[in-house]
Amino acid sequence: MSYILLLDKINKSNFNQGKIEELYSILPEIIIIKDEPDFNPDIVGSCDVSYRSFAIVSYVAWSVSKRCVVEEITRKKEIPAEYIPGRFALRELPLIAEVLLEISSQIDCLILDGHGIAHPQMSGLASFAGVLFKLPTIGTAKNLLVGEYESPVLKRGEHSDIIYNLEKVGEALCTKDDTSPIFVSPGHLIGFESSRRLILELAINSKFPEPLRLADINARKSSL
DNA sequence: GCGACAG
DNA sequence: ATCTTGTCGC
Ligand SMILES: [Mg+2]
Repeated sequence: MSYILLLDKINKSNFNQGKIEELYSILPEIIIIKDEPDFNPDIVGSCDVSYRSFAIVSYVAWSVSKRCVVEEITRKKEIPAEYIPGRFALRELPLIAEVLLEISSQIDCLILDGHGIAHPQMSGLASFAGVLFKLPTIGTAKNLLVGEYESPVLKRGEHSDIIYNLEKVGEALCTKDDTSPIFVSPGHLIGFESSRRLILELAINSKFPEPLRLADINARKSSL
């Protein structure tokens, strides 16, 4: 229903490797790192992929108000491209797009495994997804691609800025006591504050946001 | 040219 | 990401 926009955008963009490559250059001008007027997400979706000789993509939708999974699907796909640091969207975005086209429930915010604007050209996977799908997106990564940070105190809720070219591009966020921080960077249509708050709130059974943790588990077990 | 390098 | 056993800790 609400994915007519998604379908439309993908068709207009003639979604393919070439178009993604084109978008890498103009994405910085399109990205909006600011909350939408009444940003208060309930359905938070997340996607993750397990790679073998093929790819297993899993999508999990989590309801913040109900505190439970409201939808989840897993699909086997062909791997679109090899992994190249800084060009992750070429590999994972096509897979995510295909799976999102199949879901029926709404998505108020999408959390992805990778960076948002904490990228050389502010074009991390999450930023790419946000622009293409016209959705608020947050990038959550285990490691840094670019930038520097001072480790925050290892206490849930503590955080420090990730600085790249003298600019703040994200935060190292401790989501669990005595556990190494995860890197959070807004992708599109959301700010640093809301990104941090949502990720922290969703870090329930691990240091990672619940829907992403579950998508990772689903994808991995289905790839065996 | 060397080293760094999301997943 | 994946290849892989044990080990430390809650
Ligand atoms: Mg992943």
